[in-house]
Amino acid sequence: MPAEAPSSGDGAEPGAPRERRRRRGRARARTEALLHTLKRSRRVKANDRERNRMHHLNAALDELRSVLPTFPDDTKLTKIETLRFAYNYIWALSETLRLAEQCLPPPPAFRGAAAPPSPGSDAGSWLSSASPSAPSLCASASGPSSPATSEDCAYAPADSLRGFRGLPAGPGAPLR
DNA sequence: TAGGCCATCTGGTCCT
DNA sequence: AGGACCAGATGGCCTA
Repeated sequence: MPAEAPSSGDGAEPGAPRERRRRRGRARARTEALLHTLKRSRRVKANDRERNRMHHLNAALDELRSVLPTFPDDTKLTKIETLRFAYNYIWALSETLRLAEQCLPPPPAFRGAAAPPSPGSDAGSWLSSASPSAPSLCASASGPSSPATSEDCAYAPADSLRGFRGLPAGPGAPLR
């Protein structure tokens, strides 16, 4: 029983507009609260996805770290160091191949053999499933020019990579 | 204590 | 509409 209900009973009582306003206000508050919780739950879900995405990114970065030599062995490279090091490491390896191909004539068995996929010919597989244990032999001989000074790198990775960690990024796309 | 690194949250933008 | 991606903000942890 509403105490404020007038006794006239025809529904057009003078107090009705105020009551209607009050109800509308309550409805709007309910809608806003609903909207707020909806937005909130969407945000929470988005945060969850973002966290997941970053975890995947970090896992990939860990995989990359695991195939890079570090000195000493237990050193953990930071993210930026990992990327720079990988860049320089790849450069050193391709440079090593290039020089090896220059110095050594290819063995007869290699002549006429099907060329392994080059990065250019199969970009998809290189990006998605390249195995560190089976690198392409076709690293571009005209690849990146030296990412470091020639004294720093020479062409022997085992020794020269020691100094790579802190080196400035190479040409083209400076990884700073 | 300052500075570097990192994880997380957040809002904006683009894509499907 | 919803998800992916991105960049800025923030706070915690660690080290010199």
